[in-house]
Parts: sequence; structure tokens; C-alpha cells
Amino acid sequence: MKYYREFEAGQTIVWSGDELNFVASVVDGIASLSQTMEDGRRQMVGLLLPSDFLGRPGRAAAPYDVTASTKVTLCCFRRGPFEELMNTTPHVAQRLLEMTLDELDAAREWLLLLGRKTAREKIASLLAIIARRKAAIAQHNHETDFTFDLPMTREAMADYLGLTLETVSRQVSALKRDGVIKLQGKREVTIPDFSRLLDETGDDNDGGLLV
Amino acid sequence: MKYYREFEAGQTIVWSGDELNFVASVVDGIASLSQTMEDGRRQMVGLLLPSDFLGRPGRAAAPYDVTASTKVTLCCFRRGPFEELMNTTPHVAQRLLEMTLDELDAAREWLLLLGRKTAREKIASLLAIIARRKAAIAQHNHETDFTFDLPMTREAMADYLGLTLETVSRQVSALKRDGVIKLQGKREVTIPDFSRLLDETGDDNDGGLLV
DNA sequence: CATCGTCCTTGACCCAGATCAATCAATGCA
DNA sequence: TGCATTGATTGATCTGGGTCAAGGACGATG
Repeated sequence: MKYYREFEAGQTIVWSGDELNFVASVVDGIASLSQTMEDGRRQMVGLLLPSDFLGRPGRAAAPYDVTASTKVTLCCFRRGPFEELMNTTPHVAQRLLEMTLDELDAAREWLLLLGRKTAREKIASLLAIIARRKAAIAQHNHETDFTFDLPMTREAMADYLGLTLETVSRQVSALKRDGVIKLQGKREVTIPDFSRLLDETGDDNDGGLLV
Repeated sequence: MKYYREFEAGQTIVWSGDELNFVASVVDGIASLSQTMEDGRRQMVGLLLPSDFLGRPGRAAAPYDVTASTKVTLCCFRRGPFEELMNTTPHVAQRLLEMTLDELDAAREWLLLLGRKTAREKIASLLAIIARRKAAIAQHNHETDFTFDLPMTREAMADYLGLTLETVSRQVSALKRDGVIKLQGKREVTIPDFSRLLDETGDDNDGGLLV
């Protein structure tokens, strides 16, 4: 009924348009959802973290590319039996609904970011989101310095933010120059004053972008 | 248990952050979801059409502004009883899940549009989506001329597409000049060759933007 | 039918971010 | 130890779309 599959970092899990005869839950690793135009323009449209769900009941075709960003382990269920389970166990559908609503909110926050924020605000927003997520895991409060590792390349950041990698690099440098962040190497970021970073995001409150 | 509420065109149904002690289904009219930054930058993040659902089980705060674009009738349920219903009737949660997944797909298509498409491609995409939806209702095939009414101002188009209204106006004029569309007045659009319009959207296929 | 208000168009100019290109740093590998 | 390879930075220049501003079309209202 259920089985496990592993993917290496960089490997494509499903291509947009492919038939997807299973649904899955991410056990470990990070996968990203993206869409690509013929001429190569790419936009990341979502992130799958451990416990997130892949695939949809009632539709067989994948609507976007799913790529493993790190080594990924999936727990897969064949489509038929899973839909059976949904019918018999109301709790499953409810849980899935909750997760999907969260993703929808996150996607809608992202629409504002892509449509209306400046490059600097986009970078600050992304850093704030990642920092907040890492801090939540680390049970860290935001009062003092907080250091974390950027889990992605400049190119991946650009693909999320609707920018080019050069612009990402320039804006990261600018935030560093202005003292909003500090860098140790290229990936390790320190945030001396979290509220200062939040001021740069353009958001009116400290509330929530998810994922 | 359930009751009806009416809103005039232009009226705000809920403000972002307000408590929302009901969930509702749109009976009639069009409402739009939007987010606004302190300095006035606005991004539409979704559209509610008849049969669409407003609010979310398990969360009381509205995450964005909901505004009536036309006269709107809502069928409202108090939050408590509705959640009760969800627990007892698995079919309800499943149907909601399906609708939410559709909205999520639509939002993700929109991410690509906002992040990577040019102004011309954005306009063409929006026109194609509206035309397709109207054509579907009219049972029209795409072989011949198709005429429809634009249900929004240039400003609303700009708010959807992450553009300014001047750019929208210029690009609409350009598409007209190039023969991709024809205009009778400001709102009535004719598409002489649907595939020609699709070529302008930047999408690789004729498949699916939803909503 | 004049006047207002709303929506739209068009022009002139500007700038944020894209593009093109050179260089650098870190890592792996022979 | 030298040499690719990959990712990041930085500079020079270009351009799509934003901004500012001046009308135009058209319906509503007195």
C-alpha cells in the first residue's frame, strides 16, 4: 500500500504534464515546484518540506516540475487506495484541506511579493521568511543576533523572486553594506536586528509569510 | 444556521486582519481578494465567482481584503456549526479540498505570470483567460471571431497583472494595432484568431490557467 | 446642452533591474 | 600542485515599464 522512494539533489521527481500515478508525503529533504517557459524563463511556485504533500487526489497530471533540492525521501501511496482512504477517513481530507489552505495563503503572499515589491524588498522578505522558519525550529527568540545557513544558491533565490542572479547578488551586497545583514562566507547569514530586516520587507506588520 | 448577506459593487466585505466569524459561499456576483501595502501598492490575489468559497475552517482572521466587484450575494454559515458539519460529512471536506487545490493551481500559474512574463504577455494571458471562461459559458468554439465584454477597468487589470494602468492601456493599444484583438469602445473585445492570442501569452501550450 | 466626473489614451522622460562581460573564490580532481 | 568547474561578485550599458503630465471620450446630472 505504501512504499518509499529516494531522489538525489538536483534530480527531477516529476516533469510538468507527466502522469502522476501516486501521491506522496515528503519524509525528508526539500523539493521545489517550478514552471518553465519555452525560452528558459523559470519561476519557482512552491517548496515542499518534510510532512508536505505531493500530488492531488482526483487528478493524474502533474501541473509543474518537481525537483529535489536536497536528497529527498518520499513516502508514496498508489492513487487508488489513497482515494479510498480519503473516503473512509474524514480526518485525512480535513488535514489535507488545512495544509492546502496554508499553501494557498503562502502563494498569495508571494503574489504580492512578485507583483509589487522592489528587488531589495524581495530579498529582505525571503531572508526574513527563511530566518523565521529556522528560528522557529531553533526555538530562538528574535531579540538578539541570529545566524543561519542559506539553503539555496543565488540562482535559486532569483528563481523564487522573479529576479536575475546578478540582481540578487547586488541586493544581498547592498543589505550587507547597509548593516541589515552580515555575511560569513556566501551562505551564512547573521541578522543583528530582526526588526530592521522587517522594515526592509515592505510589509506593514511582522505577520506572516508562510513557506 | 445559514443566512444571506448582500454587498454593493465597490463595498468591502472584509478587511485584511479583521475577525471573520462566518464562512460563506458566493451565490451571485464577483468579489476580489487583494493585498495592499502601506504606501498604496496593491495586488489582486484572487477572484471569487459564484459557487466559490470564502473564509477558512479553523482560522478566524481574514488574511486579505475582500471587495465586491459587482453586487454580491453571500450565503453565510456561522463558523461553529459549519465546522461541525465538516466533521460529520466527509463529502464536504473533500469538495472544499478540490476547490482549494484548483485555486492553488491558479495562484501558481499567476506566480509565473507575475514573476516572468512581459507586460504584453501578461495582457494577452489575461485576455485569453477571460475569453476562455466566457467562451466556455457560451459553449463557443474558438474557431471563429469571438466577442466579449471586459468585466473590469484598466486599473483593475493593472492590479491583477502587477502593472500600472498606463502600461495596461499602452499594451492593449499595441495588441489592437497589431491586429491581435479588435476593440469596440473600451470594454468590448473581439478576438479574430484565438491561436494568435495564445502565441502572445508566452505559454507553451493552450492548456490551463484557471480562475 | 453645458458641465462635471470617471475612465482611458498618449507623450516625454526617467530609473530599477536586465543584459553582457570580466574577474574572483572555493572546491574537486588529475 | 596546477587546472577545471561552479557559484558569486562587480562593472558598464541598455531598456521595459514606471512616473508625471496633458488631453480625450463618454455618460450622468443639473
